[in-house]
Amino acid sequence: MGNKKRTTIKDIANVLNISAAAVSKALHNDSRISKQTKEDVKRVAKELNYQPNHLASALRKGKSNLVGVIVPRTNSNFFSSVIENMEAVLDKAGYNIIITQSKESFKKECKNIDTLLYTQVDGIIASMANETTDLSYYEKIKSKGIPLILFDRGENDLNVDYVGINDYDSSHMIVEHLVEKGCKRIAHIGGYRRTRIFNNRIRGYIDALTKHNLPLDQNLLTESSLTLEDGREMMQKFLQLEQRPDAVYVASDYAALGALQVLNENNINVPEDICLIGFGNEPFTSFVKPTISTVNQHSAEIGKIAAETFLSRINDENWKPSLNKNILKSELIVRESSDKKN
Amino acid sequence: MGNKKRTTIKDIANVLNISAAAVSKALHNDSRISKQTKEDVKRVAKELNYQPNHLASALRKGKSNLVGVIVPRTNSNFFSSVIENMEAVLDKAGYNIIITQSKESFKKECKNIDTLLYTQVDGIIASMANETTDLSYYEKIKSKGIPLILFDRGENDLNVDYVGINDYDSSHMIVEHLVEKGCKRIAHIGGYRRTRIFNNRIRGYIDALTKHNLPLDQNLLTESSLTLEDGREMMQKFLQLEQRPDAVYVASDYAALGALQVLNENNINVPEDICLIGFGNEPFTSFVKPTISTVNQHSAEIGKIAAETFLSRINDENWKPSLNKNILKSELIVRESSDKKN
DNA sequence: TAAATTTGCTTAAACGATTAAGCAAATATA
DNA sequence: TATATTTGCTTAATCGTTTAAGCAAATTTA
Repeated sequence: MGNKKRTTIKDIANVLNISAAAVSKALHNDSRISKQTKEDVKRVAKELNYQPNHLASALRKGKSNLVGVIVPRTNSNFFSSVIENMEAVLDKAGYNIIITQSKESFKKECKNIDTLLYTQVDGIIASMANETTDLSYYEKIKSKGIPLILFDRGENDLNVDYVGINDYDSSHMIVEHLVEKGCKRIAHIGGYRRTRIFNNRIRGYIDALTKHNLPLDQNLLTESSLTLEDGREMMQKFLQLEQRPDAVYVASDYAALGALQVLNENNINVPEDICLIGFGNEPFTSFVKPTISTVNQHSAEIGKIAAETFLSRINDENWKPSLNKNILKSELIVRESSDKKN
Repeated sequence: MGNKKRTTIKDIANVLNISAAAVSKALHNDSRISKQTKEDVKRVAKELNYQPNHLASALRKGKSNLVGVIVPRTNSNFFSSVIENMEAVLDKAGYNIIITQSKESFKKECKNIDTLLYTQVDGIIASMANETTDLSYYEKIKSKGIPLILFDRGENDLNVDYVGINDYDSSHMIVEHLVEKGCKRIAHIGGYRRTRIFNNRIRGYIDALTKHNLPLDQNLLTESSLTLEDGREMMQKFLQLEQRPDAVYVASDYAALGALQVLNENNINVPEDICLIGFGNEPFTSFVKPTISTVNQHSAEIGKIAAETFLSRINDENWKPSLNKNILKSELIVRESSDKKN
């Protein structure tokens, strides 16, 4: 069809013998443009199949209406659900999102930040990679003056908005539940302490043991990346101990699944011999045999709140970044893997 | 502090008392700029923390170096793996990607296409939503003159590049395997025929039955969205039949998982009583009990090839869209759910 | 030594939209 | 009727970068 050149407001202006400025205003329903002209412009725009050039308007307005999102990975139900709900809120406000994955790599995360800033996003909503301890790249975002909202994997030291659940309390809730079920040797397959949420879960675990007069056995507390493989490995270690645990609290559903596989392979009855609790409420926790008790992290709510926080920041003229934590109450979902009859 | 204004090439030019054009050329290592000036420019650029404005260069060059990606969802291992590998290839060529999800909704897919075109992406790589039958929005992409590459869920009628596996042959492979295992009543939980890949799987299933002299029983052939719930429902129907199947081939791992749950709940031995085969090689197929036989769709390869196809199109001056199918050979992964000893 | 080429820059015009400023005609107000 | 206001546009600058065209000085070639 020879669609070589795309239609611009100038083309519309030429057809109607008016200025490009008038066309622009007509398309934005400026009150100083007559009803007649608006109709004409819109009709011709449709006829010529006019599509506004986002780059031009973004350049001129200094605003791209794009929000960058950084997550460790998208193929986890938690992150994908957060994104889905973020998207719904932002869409209504006229924003589109660019999703990037760090794959838990610090290097990739830095690259993603550069890409997003380069693309002139109006703000960034992120959950940090496991590896990340150097915050200089995140400081770069702050120094641009655009809103930075962290969720799940956050960091107090950045002094920005944060949305997440109360990890410390979640550990208490889990330990309490296990104690009620009569467990006395509760192990914890935790994440790395350098990541705040995992550190908080570990602190909660330790404090809860103390609260319930249970001794802390260092053999029953491990740190790892919490992959399925890590879960397998850690559980194998526990099984080799002279004094096996009677409950294992795993800080991620993926690692919990690995742990469960090992338990099944060794014909250990769950929950009768060992209780198991995961974290995150990934769908597969209710598919497997036995179903895994876990913690609901309110992914939908987190996505919604993160997006709303971004919007309120971008719309506030005098906004200055500051630490502002929005902590949701997590929820223990008791399933077969910890529902021991005592 | 006071990062109110961002550094532009003009600022660098002012510091060095040269023109902005010279700065731009120096930053791009133009051969007509002296070594000395290049060094100066790069030094000052670093000192002033210069970040190029993508919008401006994209506007001027008519090229955004952005590739749009549309997938039904990101929280499936297949799509997330495709994306990851696409990203790796495109990154090396200086392209960044914008991921969008259709959530299997036609309406959302249209919105995504609009968003991507509006953002001036240089091309779109997509896998169509289940719902999509109206191709006009995809025609819109074509009419823009930018490359459109489809993968997995494609459509011949669009006459564009396509990357996927041979679904028809995959069905043959599966039926053959089940026949070898001694199965005589093979059911198929299929997707909707309006989606080409699912239609091909159904055709392959039917033709393979004929080839092996097995009668086609319409009670054993169903169409659905292939969610986990659909899998449960269809399997329940099969179990109510007077003549139950002795094997079920499911066109998606998610639905296969649902089917397996129902089989387990009804204490039916898999594979002894009923063999089960899924499709897609999602990780959970090797977690569950019994592990599910499935088909490897070569997600990594598909992502790589889709990206390379895009690059070759964008770099070919005289490229015109045409139907060009890149079909990979799928691979049957035999696990416990179909490994019957006969 | 004169002419041709190369080097190293500058000038100015784009890319497509937005918007401040301005101006004439139409309408309202006194 | 004279003045003020509103309406409906136009003009021109701008966002930050790229690039075609051009020009003087330096260097090479004949």
